[in-house]
Amino acid sequence: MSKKITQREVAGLAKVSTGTVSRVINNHPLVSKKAKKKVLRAIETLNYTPNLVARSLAQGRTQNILVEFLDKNPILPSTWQYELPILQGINDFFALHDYSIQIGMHSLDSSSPEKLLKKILSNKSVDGFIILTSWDLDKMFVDALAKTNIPTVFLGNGPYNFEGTPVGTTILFDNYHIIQEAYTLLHSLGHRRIAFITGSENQLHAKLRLDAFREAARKYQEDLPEEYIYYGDYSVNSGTEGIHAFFKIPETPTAIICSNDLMAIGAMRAAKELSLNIPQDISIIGFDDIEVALYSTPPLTSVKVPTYELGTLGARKLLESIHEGIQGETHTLPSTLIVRNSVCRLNDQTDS
Amino acid sequence: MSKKITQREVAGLAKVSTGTVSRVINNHPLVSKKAKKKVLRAIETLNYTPNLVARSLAQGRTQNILVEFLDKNPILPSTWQYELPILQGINDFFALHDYSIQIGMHSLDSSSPEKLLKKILSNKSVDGFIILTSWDLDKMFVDALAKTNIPTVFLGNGPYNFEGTPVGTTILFDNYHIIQEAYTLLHSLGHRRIAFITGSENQLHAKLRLDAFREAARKYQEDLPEEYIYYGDYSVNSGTEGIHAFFKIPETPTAIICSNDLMAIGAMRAAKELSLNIPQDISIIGFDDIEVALYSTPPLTSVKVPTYELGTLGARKLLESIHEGIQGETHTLPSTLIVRNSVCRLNDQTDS
DNA sequence: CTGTTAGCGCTTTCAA
DNA sequence: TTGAAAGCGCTAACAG
Repeated sequence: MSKKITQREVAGLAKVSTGTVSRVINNHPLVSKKAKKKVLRAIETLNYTPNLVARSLAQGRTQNILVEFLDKNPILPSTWQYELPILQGINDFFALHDYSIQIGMHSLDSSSPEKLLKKILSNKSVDGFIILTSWDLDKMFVDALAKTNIPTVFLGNGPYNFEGTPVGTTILFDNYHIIQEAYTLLHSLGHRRIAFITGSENQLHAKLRLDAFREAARKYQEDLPEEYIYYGDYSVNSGTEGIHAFFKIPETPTAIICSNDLMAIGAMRAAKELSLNIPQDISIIGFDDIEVALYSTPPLTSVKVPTYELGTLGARKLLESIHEGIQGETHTLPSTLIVRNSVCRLNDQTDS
Repeated sequence: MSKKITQREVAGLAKVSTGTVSRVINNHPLVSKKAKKKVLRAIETLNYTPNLVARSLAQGRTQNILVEFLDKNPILPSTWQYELPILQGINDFFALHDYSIQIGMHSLDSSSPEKLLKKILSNKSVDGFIILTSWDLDKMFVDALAKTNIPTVFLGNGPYNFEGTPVGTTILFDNYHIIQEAYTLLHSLGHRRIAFITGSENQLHAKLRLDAFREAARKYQEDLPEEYIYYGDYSVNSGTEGIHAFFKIPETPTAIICSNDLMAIGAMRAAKELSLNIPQDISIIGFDDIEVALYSTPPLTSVKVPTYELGTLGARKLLESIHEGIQGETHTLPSTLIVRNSVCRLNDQTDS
């Protein structure tokens, strides 16, 4: 840091004790106006700034929180687009509350759960912990984490399907209702043959989206042939393959919901290869609303995830957890369907 | 933190002094094997982890570095795509060197330079400082920063156009030669009417790219009418406007280099509106190689910036600066031209 | 090689 | 309302 000036020197100049200086700095009520003024002037002239490390040691807390990104290798650009706004939300909230944020990034692929936690916490002392992941977390990892007693917030995916005492607070975003909303939109536009390209099944939201799709089909009492579900892996390629699979079926679908935008991009590619017009011949909906969605031709209808709000809410809940010990809650933020030109009404065609 | 176990208790169990425990932890050479073993066993059974805050206070250093994102509001998704890989590079490097990284994000719009620096450094004590920005920094800001004496690395844009003693270390990526390479490519494909859409002039790299373009034209002794340079602002729209402007000129260009990918996307849009085929009627090159570039139709030829390497090199240089006081260097990493289907040879057309 | 001890700079009782 | 002093947990200089 920039200074060697300590409270002692301030106290010397202001002709008070270090205790008084400390009180002034911390806005303690029991200081005379006179003393306060003297101290503040001394601080000003010496250009004093408190040593935060010493303060942390004395107080037993660091005012630091750790934001940990837990991903698989390699991290895709679309993941980055999801994560940085969250980080911004966290940052903006904590900036208002005198907390600093540390970050860590680790791969879930490499080491054993306990080792991973050790690595994450090595060389760090923090008052709270935000875990950002869209992958299911290992039970061992969560248990080990619980033992540390550090207040924790999970963003995007949590440990909430584990039995036993709840660990931390979990903030999710809606995957379920919004897929039903997408289905309903297509249905209201006359579509009766709606297919789905699902993503990697070890990601919680992939399961949720698929379940929601199935449930929506059931709700409208529509026939859902198993061929109308293609098991992709969130990559562009698997979207392409999905379309090719669907168009080998006699009863080809008229609309397709993709579990993420990358697969939707792949689907649009494949549709063009098959000389299908979007949306006249086939309506397509994605999920994530990544930048690509906005700039594709036609612009892709997609689900926007409230990333920034996920960050701010997570930060707020962590603070509550640190101060009031609240934990075990799960919150789900609503997502938004952004309708663009990749969907349209089904015309001149016999339904179902 | 999770523990109240201190060195003293470890010392008690191992029947040695706290000094010895400290030595073991810090791998001090002067400890007997026997003592070391005892201490390690005690640490193990008590599950002791050192209090890093106390260590920092005793040692006078924090093993923390601050990564500060300095942007304008609002931050665009394409900026995020550029920044997170850098952060990853920084993270990966420091993970190997027992440093933790804190992050901060502030807008350059809001406050005065000195206030901004205060805000950035408030509630933080760090051994080093990485500033990530693609905007020109205010001289007052840089001066104030220099006064703090914190070792600093600038990534992406630095204070190196200021006179006086150098501040910190600057890591840049090549903007100049790679634009010339792009020009050369187009030239070698037969293009003789090459236009340029430039970006916001208060960003250093925009200036560099424009200068490089001009210089390349000069090198090939080609006529460069001023109408062949359109002054955009890095937005998609300005790319669109650029094309429309170019196609009002009698001698329409056959190839266009855009100072970033978003404008290239806009340019592609506009070209399609004008019923121009890409690349047969018009070749287009962008800059940044954002995800959109890869998934556009046709895939966009673009310049890839070595973001991850920018992060690791910056981190390495900061460490050197902290340990050996080295500073004032400027490094420039090479960029790469990624050729995709948005450019082709100019056919059946009279040149110049 | 190891124990003792004096801080690091700040907060926070406890008395006054 | 204030000063004195005892730590917070660790490191490092010093003596042995």
